[in-house]
Amino acid sequence: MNFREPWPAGAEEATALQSRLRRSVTRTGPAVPEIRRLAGLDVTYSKDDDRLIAAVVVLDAATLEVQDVVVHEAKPRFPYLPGLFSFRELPPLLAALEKVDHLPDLLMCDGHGIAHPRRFGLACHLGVVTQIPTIGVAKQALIGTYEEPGPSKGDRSPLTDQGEVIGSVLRTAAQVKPVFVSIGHMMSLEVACEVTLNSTPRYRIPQPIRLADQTSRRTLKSPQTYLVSDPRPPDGYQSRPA
DNA sequence: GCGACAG
DNA sequence: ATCTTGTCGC
Repeated sequence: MNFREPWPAGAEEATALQSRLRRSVTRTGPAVPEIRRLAGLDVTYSKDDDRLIAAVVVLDAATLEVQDVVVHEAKPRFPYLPGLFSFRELPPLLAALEKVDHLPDLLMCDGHGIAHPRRFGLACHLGVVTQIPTIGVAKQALIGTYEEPGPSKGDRSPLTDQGEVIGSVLRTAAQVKPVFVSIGHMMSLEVACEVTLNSTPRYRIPQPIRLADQTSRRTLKSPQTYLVSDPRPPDGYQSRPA
């Protein structure tokens, strides 16, 4: 899944592309026991320059044992605009995914899935492009209305927009603010919530995303940790001779 | 027009 | 998102 494809030049093109791609999103997928490998994805940005680091952490869905960690450094190809988030983070995340040895059965994204104005957030885009089931877990709502969920871990309330349930406001731990779970592609909301809870043993943020966040952040500060292992073509090498 | 607005 | 240590409280 290379991504040197044409990329939308602005908001107009990007919005049009979302409206077209949204039609291929499906809302049913694997059951919890069938999800063996779970990946968390995140991107960290530098304040000094225009570098960004994408990280993918693959873990055993049952034990949460880390199986693989990959990072990728790149430059932004699109600005951050609410509702067009995927055009900023998709390219680096796909590049990082290409470095993973064994592809996971589920991708957990730091952002929304269908809980989006056009029902096509980052998790949907990533799922449609990779054809891997995806779910979105966001710390803040983008759209929708909801009631405060109960105080215990597992308590949830529907996130609604235009009379449609677009996600769940889920309490992942007691005494913490809830997170916003929505399906990306090839996934049901019920399974999405269960997997999220199963992968959140202690803190507010699910372990896969939390580890991806830490990995990308630490790599930006100390590149040698993971970036040294990045395969790099020799100087002057032309991967695709002109 | 005003406020809101994933990361 | 990014700038940032310790500290207060469950």
